Amino acid sequence: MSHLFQEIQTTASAIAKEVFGVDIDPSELPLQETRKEFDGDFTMVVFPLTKHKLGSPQQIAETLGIGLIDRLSYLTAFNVIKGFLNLSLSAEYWVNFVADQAQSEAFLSLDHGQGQTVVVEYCSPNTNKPLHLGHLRNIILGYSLTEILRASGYHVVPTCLFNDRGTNISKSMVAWLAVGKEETPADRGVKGDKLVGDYYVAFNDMLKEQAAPLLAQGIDKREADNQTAVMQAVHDMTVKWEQGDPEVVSLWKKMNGWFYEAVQDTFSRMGISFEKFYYESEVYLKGKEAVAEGLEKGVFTQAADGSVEIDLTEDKLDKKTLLRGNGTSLYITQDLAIAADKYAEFEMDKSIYVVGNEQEYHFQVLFKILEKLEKPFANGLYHLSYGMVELPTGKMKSREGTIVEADDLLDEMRSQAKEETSQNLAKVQEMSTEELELLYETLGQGALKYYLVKVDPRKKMLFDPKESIELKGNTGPFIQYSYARIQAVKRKAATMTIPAFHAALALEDHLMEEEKTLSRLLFRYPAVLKEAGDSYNPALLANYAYEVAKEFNRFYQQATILKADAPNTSAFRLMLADFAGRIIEQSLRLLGIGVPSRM
RNA sequence: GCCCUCGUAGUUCAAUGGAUAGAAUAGGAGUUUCCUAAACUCUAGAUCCAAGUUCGAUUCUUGGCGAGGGCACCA
Repeated sequence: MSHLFQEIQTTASAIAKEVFGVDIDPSELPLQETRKEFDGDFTMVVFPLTKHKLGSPQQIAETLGIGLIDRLSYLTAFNVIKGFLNLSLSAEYWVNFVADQAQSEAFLSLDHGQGQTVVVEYCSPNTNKPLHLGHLRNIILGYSLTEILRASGYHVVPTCLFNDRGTNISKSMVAWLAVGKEETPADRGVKGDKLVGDYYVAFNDMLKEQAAPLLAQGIDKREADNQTAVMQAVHDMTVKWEQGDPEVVSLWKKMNGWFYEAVQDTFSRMGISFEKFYYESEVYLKGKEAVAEGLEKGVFTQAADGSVEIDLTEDKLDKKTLLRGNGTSLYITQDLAIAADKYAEFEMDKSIYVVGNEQEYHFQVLFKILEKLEKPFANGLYHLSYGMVELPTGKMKSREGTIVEADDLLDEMRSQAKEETSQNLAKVQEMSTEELELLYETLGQGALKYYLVKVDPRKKMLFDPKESIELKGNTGPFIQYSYARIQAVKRKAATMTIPAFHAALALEDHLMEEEKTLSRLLFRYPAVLKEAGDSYNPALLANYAYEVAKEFNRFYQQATILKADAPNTSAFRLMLADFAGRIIEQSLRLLGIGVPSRM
């Protein structure tokens, strides 16, 4: 909590001690921003003190109010409504706050991470098909969490796991061999991930066709699929890959190579990068050490057929197999191995997995096992579980062609931004073609990223294409627009002679309501940043950025910045606007959203 | 069957146990000689139901009802 809040709370606590003779912990006196229908800046809620039998809430509040005004010079007035003690800060306090912090770099970040290391794993695609809408939500959350934690003073290591082997990629490989005719991405002029994904779809068509007669005989779906020639080919392919068959491995490298090149493009376009990649193909045989360790510690048990499992029924979870009878690893065994690898390399204090909520159970089991193995990093594990992205038509299903691909969406958002901008050409006519292209991309991504990050991660969300391309209202471009407006004012101001702000010169006696509200909002920034990091919730920062933009526009509408009555007032307002711009820029930057200087 | 999420204006989202539940959008009415109208102002509209805890419950507890996800020697 801020220094200011601490001071008010400890002072109130001291007053309670002197007047009532009771020890009150400052945290028993919560402070919040005063609701706008009442007078004041901050409100102390004194109801919690009623349990000490000191009198009515009203009386307690009066007593504290009188004492606080007396001792803290920046408090100018108070009023009491029921148990709410509303405190008003002097105009000087706010003016000084703005003057002190408007240019401060330190104000933009925190140090409470104390250099602790946090590993964040996110995105984690399969290499057999392009990134889709669900990945986008994942990426935005993972990226912004990384940046928020960095700004909070942590050393963050972003990592990404590629699920690059097994049945899925084998399906694409089988289809490509069957009908691909040696086609490369360049041949068709599409990105590599798209090409690989198309063969994955082609495979499913083949499978469906071959399974149809079997299904007609009344054979169970899973069984029918397994009996098809194409599915047999997939199993053979996977086995050959595991045996290191040169031809299969070479094909696998080729197709995965196409994927990696393409997905790297998408990463670059979105401005994300990772410090470390993990590949399932490199770890899928690992985990044996973890299994051996567990057996040794008596945490796991081995059955007669050689399979290994752990019984977690006492922890309200089920039994879980960790090693097959044939000695091969499972998904969870790999995760045990990767967790150990991460610690070996980074010695992280915290390890965060950004993965959809359908894997919640998996992570409960994983974390419980690591805890039972008494891993040093076991209590720093966190699954940032986010809800599914749904379309108005329902869930995305690749088989039904309702997948929204990331690249397509990025393109669509950009052209929407372009269309919208061209209606306002007057504003941007002096921009070059390159600058305009960059602007469209910035706005398109701003719209998309903000749309995905503004919702509380753990809730499922609806992606309405119509609404997502909207650029008005509670949207990324609205916030970007507010920033651009501020930059325009600054450009204009540079051509005028506005003196530097002088704290010693009196403004008017009071600040305008809009000036004070905006200042108070900017004051909240460090608390929001901290909360967003502590609760792993970037949405808090997104909603905050929107609030700042909204409040700035209100201020902008109401107050004349450049032609105020007094030059010093202009100077103050300019400084305040610039401060708001810096906070908007920083907030959006932490969310992976860029800001245009004009739009 | 068991476990986990979530139910807030027509719709999409907010609200550390605090005051008269905020925004956006869709609807209605306005604002441009003035720093960017992608803006601003006004208007109408909501806590799934029932008990309980509390000075105070959208928030916590229990029970309903409704939606989604999960409980593989799959990933």
